[in-house]
Amino acid sequence: MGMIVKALKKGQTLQTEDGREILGPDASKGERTRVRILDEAAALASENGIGAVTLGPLADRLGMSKSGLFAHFKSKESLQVEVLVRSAERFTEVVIAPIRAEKDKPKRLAIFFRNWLDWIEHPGLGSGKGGCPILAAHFEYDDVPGPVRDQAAKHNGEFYEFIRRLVAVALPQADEYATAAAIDGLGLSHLLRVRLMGDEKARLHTLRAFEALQKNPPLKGA
Amino acid sequence: MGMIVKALKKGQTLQTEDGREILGPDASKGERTRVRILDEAAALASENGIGAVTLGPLADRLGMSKSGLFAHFKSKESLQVEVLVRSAERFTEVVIAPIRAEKDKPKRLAIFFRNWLDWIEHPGLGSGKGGCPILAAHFEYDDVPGPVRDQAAKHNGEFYEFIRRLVAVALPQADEYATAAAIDGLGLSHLLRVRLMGDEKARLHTLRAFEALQKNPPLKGA
DNA sequence: GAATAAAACGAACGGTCGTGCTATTAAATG
DNA sequence: CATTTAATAGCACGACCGTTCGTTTTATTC
Repeated sequence: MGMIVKALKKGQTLQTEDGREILGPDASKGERTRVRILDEAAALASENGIGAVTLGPLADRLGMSKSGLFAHFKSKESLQVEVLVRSAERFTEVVIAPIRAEKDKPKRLAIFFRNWLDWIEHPGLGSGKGGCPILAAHFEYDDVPGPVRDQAAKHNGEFYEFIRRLVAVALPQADEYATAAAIDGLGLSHLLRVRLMGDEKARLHTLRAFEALQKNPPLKGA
Repeated sequence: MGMIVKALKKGQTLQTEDGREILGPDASKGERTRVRILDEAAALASENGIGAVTLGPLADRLGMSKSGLFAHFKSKESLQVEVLVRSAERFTEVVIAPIRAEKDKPKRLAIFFRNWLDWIEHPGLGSGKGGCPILAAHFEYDDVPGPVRDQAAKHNGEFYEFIRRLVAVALPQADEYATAAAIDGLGLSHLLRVRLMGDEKARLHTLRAFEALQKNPPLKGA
């Protein structure tokens, strides 16, 4: 999920390499505004989808002019891409980073999964009051070629890889690919049950399925 | 392009690929056109999402005027809702109906799952060359209130129910809710792996996870 | 085939979209 | 402070959006 944000003129410092966003009080006003825009755009995207991140309404929410906002990005498309990047940073911070505290590998997997369910369920944990912008983008742009799709695909690939490695060390006997797919799927399905259907028992069922998966994962060389 | 049904003259019938849905020779021209619009709109939706079903381009594809097209629906929103309804019909025809031929319940579940994966993988099995419009709508509209969301939620609810019942008779010892969620998730995850990441081994991994799930599902009263 | 109803069209509307420009204001620098 | 540079605003553009309306073409009915 680490991605270097370029596109600055002189030797500026807005960087996001090690998950640590360096944006001190010494940052220029432009850089601060830029992040403010990105966060608000992520909130908007979370409610209505990346495709609905349009300049006018976004500028209104920020209390600034459309053109003043636009001057920060070379196109709307690049704004959308950067929203995804920023959302991924948030995701890493909230869901992934905290699990490092747990040293026991199987427990670490379980903690990750619960964190992820929290992220999915809880509006505002990430950004807006809607769902995860990146997940929405995955399905919104899965067949629409372009930079947004590419960025979404990149994140999805990295996320899947992340789960796979977690599984590999937590459940050594398991087919890590199949198991990762199953875990990924549980999250996706959970999102629909919670956000689309408002199923109160969603978490109960999802966790049951997860526990069964932990106990009896697809095995290697089956 | 190849999917576009040419203009029909009086007395011709309009039917889907396997000749199930018959719009008889006595159907008025308006009704026939209406279906033609819906099918083309579904194709468009499958490529770019329901939100991208706009009147101008849709009219172009159909070789008719925007206003002539619009006259068939009271609003764009209602057009979108009807696209979902029609797509659901297609889904039932292609994925669900054929499984009734298999009487053995566990086998029936397996056949359904494979049919579903086919539907997810295969562009054009349903409508356009993109992915399933309904699934896309689920994530596109999960936080956008309105008729489109309501329709999508309805379909998702029915689909989940369908899987649950299938599980209940195929795997009586299983927690049908948790198992249904897991199966649903496998399909969703599969879609991303295939359509977004182009993972060649996606089907292999998904099927492995499914078989493990069949063998060791989450159990009742766990 | 004439009469009537249905369907499709063309043009136009008010709106919003993304994106250039130029001017103005605020910040950074010496 | 004065000067330079970055940030924002204002305005206008062309394109496209959904929608309406009056007209014309095509189906259907007598």
